[in-house]
Amino acid sequence: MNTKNRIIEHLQAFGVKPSVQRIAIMNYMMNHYVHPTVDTVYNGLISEMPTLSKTTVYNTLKLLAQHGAVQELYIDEKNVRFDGDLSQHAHFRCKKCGQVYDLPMGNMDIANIKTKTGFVITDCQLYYRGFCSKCKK
Amino acid sequence: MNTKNRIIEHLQAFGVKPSVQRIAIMNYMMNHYVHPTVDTVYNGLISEMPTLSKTTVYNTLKLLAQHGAVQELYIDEKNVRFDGDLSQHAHFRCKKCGQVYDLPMGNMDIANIKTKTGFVITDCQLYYRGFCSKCKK
DNA sequence: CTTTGTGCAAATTCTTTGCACCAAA
DNA sequence: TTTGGTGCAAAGAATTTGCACAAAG
Repeated sequence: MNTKNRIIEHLQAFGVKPSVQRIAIMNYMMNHYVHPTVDTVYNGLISEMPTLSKTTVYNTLKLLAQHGAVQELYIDEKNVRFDGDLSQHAHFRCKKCGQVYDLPMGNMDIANIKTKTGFVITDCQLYYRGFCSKCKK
Repeated sequence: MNTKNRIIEHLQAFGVKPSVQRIAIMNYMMNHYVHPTVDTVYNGLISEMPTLSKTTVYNTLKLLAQHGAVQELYIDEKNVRFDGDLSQHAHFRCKKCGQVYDLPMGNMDIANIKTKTGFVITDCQLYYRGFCSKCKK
């Protein structure tokens, strides 16, 4: 199966050893660019992998994030969300329905986003993460 | 006391009715631009207000955020942080020591931030929140 | 064999809720 | 006196941990 090998190569490119579960989860993430939570991934896979445990989903997504194979989003105060789309883009979360949309990261200002998407933006936060000068060593 | 009246006016400007606890918490937020968590605020005030409860700190910070008097930061997966600085700026969180720093929001690119601050940036996320076209009505 | 991954259940942590009491208009 | 705020204790929800078993090389 070609898909499987592609996923395995992808995992290895990020230094993650493949396993049945890791392949399934990575595959899910590459086919569901909808910023799923741990629960969503778990529920999406449980029917085809009835022995899968939520702990493994937690472990695996964290591992993938640590290796840069997926991105962790903290846009939502309740659940961490994960994004398999590694290209540079921004996120928009509707405060009513909770849906998270992708937006281009570029130089679009808020008025511009409003015009193009019809979204009303009430706040904007830009986060950088990494190592500060004391800790980077 | 002049400070107290200034805080009361500030709260009222955002449509928040003042109370002893709300004034103390808002005052704390205006004097601690260090992105405190609920616990930090609670611990910072408990000695001078021994009857304060953590529930009140939760309630009040959420209320202040809803009225725009403080900003909620989700930079950290563990705790919500709050920022009394309403000016437009970005945040940087060190993945090792956990400290959250302010950064100018402007057109500074990552190489530029590295040069000026000595920080190593491993990821960047831009979040917008508001109401999507379906929900805004 | 030996190492690493998985999965269950229990534990932990952050946050919210229900409800009685208190305070202010 | 009525409305809204506070605070305690309990509940709830997301995530982590400990540990035994399974899988893979």
